[in-house]
Amino acid sequence: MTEPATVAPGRARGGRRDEILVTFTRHVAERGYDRANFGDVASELGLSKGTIVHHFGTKDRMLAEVQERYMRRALDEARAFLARLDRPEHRLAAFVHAGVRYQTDDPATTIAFQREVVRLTDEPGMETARAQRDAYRDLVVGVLRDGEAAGVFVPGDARLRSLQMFGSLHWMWTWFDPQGRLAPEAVAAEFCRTLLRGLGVPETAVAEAADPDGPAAVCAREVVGS
Amino acid sequence: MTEPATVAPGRARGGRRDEILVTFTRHVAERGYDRANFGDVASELGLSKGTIVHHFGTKDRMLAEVQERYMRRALDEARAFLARLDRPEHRLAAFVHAGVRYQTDDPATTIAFQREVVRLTDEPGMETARAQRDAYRDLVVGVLRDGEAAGVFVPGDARLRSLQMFGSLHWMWTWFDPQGRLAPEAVAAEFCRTLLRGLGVPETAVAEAADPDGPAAVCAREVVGS
DNA sequence: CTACTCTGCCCGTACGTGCGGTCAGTTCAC
DNA sequence: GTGAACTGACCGCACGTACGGGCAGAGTAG
Repeated sequence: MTEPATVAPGRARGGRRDEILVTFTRHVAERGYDRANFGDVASELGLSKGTIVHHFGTKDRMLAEVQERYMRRALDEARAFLARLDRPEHRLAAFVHAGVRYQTDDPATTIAFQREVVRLTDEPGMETARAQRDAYRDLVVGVLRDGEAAGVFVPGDARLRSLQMFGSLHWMWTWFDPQGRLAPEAVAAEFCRTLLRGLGVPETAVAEAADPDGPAAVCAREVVGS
Repeated sequence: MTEPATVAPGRARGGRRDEILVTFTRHVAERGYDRANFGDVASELGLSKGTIVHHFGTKDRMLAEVQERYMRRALDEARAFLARLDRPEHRLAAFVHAGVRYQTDDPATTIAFQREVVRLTDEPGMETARAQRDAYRDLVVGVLRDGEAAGVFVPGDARLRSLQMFGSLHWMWTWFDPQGRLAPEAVAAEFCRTLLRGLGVPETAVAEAADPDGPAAVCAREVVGS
């Protein structure tokens, strides 16, 4: 039962901590935060509940750490592909390609984040993650406004449009199966086409931005697949 | 299933049952299913926990009843406005107008349904609600396919498009404030414009279908605002 | 090299609490 | 009388977390 496994005492310092967080994240993704519990995580890793408490203190803080890690990565990568793309339709498409790709690249963290997003709004101790989420949304709103100013997108409410787009992406966790027949590239392409066409982008530019081998998708893949 | 009790012999007999369900629904909307509990609902209504158990048996069945009621209403109303509209872009727009309207018309039930929708997929005892949900989605997919066949929508994956649309609508509970400055009609109009334009509908038809005083919105309002 | 201490990881247990659900019994309309 | 609505006490359990201690490696003094 003890399953020593620690085999290398001198090694893996702090590696345990990451293991715990990864397992906890998977449990949150599968059952939701409320039903995820220390006991199951501990027994799966062959540790005691006390160890988890030692590393993280409280359950709240564990979730906060999951959210912050996810958002920090998303923010970093978003800034990276924004720096590499200049056309508004490519930039917006990259957000979609990247957002879909997270579903297969790191499904556990992505699902854990998306199904517990609501806790960012009210729960205390989530200020950092909330600020990161707002910053991310502002990046998208900025792209929408820039595109509008440049005449690439037809005029409209950029904030509402960003929420419409995030809704489609954040809802994916309820139906998308990473192991399923439907390839993430196909989903991203279809979402890009409908979205960009809906913003008034000309058909040829839509096709290029949605293309899984086009500049936006390639850039997103390179940045995310690091 | 009992559903008698409407008689009201002097007092609101059986009205209690509805009161309980309404309060429970609100608690689920505010805190989520896991954190909603019998004790709080009972004390808010001035009854004992035993009474709730007497009426509903288990917590699971209470949630199932909430979901089934919501979906039955949505299905009935969807069929009603489909019978009154013929053009694919109007039909699709009506789904959007209605979906947004539910957020203000019955926010508690809508939010309770949307935030606990994931339980339809795996939890046992949810077969009825799941079938209703699938039927509703099939209605939308049907409209998308019809519109495609009629040449109103550009070809594409109807199922994916329906999921893209549902995502935008189901995500609203995380950000939309019924008391806020943003009117539901404005949200519906913006969502309709982006969506229909994204499906290749000509601009004049888009404007008509998205218009809060256009046929689709008026029809949805009449049906929903029963 | 030895002995001692310090420190960080980890364990096991125990506690308090909250919650879903049970049950025997009471009230009250028909 | 009959049966539904309702009560309030109670049970059992799951879970977060506090706590005291064990144990191995690093540093240090001799």
